[in-house]
Amino acid sequence: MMDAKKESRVTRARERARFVRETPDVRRQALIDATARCLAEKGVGGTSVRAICAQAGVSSGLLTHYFEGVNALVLATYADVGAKVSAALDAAIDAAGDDPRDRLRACLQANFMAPVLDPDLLATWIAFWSLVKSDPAIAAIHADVYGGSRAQLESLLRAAAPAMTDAQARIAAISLTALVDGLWLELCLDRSAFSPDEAQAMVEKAMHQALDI
Amino acid sequence: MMDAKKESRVTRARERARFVRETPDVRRQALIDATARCLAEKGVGGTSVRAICAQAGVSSGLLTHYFEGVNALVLATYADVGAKVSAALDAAIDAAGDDPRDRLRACLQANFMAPVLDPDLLATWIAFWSLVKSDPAIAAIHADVYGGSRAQLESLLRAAAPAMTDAQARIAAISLTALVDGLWLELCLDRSAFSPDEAQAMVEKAMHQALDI
DNA sequence: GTTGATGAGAGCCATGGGCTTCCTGTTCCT
DNA sequence: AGGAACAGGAAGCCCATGGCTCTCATCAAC
Repeated sequence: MMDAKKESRVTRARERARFVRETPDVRRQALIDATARCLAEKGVGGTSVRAICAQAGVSSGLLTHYFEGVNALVLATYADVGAKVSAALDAAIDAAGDDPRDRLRACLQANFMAPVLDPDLLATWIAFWSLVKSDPAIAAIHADVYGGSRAQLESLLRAAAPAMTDAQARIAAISLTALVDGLWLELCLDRSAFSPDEAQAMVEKAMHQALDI
Repeated sequence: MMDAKKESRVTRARERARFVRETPDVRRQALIDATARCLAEKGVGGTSVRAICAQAGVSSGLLTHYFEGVNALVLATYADVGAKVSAALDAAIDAAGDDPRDRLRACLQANFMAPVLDPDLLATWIAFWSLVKSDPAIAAIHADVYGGSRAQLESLLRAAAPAMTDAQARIAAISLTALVDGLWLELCLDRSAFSPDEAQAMVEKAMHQALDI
């Protein structure tokens, strides 16, 4: 910084930083990851265009280049994080073998293990929830995601308890989802009230009660 | 407004708006109410000093005069809204009579009736949650409020099921709280997935299962 | 080599929060 | 009762930060 500016070019010569040209997918993913990190570290209020771009190591003009704006980026981040959670649950289900009860249990319990039980994820969720009220497009996506995960839970329940009616499976899925969400939320906010193991035990018990109609 | 400006005073005469001097309590409450309305209408991002003060009908300097800053005001708003919810639950318990089961049921069901089941309340909660990560004082208050409501639920459970051990009451209270919170959250975000009546039915069933150890 | 897309970086305008200045009710003292 | 001192309140200023745009360098592909 001392006298390096002497190296200026002919015309008017501001030194332009070198850069590498990445594919759009890589850039978008980098911005999404940076957004998730920003939300986790600095909260919703501290997540600005400049903060995100600094975190991603790119200049602040790039965000607008790849996304409509900050809200669109938060939306993309939510979709990305949601997909990762969904993938983690699917992996847990697959690893559980063939017994329908084991699969259902695995799906529920995975919510209280890494990488799903992560306070940093809550920051992304909170940022997203805060947009639901004001943006109908966001609300639609939320309804879609919620409906999808509930449908998955319903099918696991039907497999584990074939005697269950559609209506019963729907109510049981809603109820189990709410229990899991409530426990997950509180655990992310404050680990001192109860432990992930206790949460798993509660969900396990609720699962049994739901299956033994 | 047409020519009223002619009424200017002698010195340099900028028309200064008249004002009424309110007691500190009234002012603080007005600012708190304005904050809750701002959060509900415009979300966390749209809740600024100017927006709050405009909503309260006071000039923007007053916020700093009565609170340390916006965060402190959000905190006060959370405390205020929390107190209102708590009062509503207490009122429901009192109105339920003497039977311990009725009192427990009333406490749980009141979460899905006005004024507790109000999407506008969620905005305040979300704003508060978004501060928990970054501010230890906020986190402490959250832990306190959560602990208090759980303790109340525990005592209602103990009254309704004297055979229950301390450990069982604790787990049951955590579990019921999580179920209620999860259902309440989803209902506030999107009323289309299920109805408040269904939520009440789910909680009622969970209550019976918790009591019949 | 030429060209067009990609990216850096500065700048624009609006808004944010905090603070100062000055004014106006109110209170309390003589 | 009269008025001076004080506390409450309005306006508006200051600077930082916000999102977004514009210009132009740089790189990759033809």
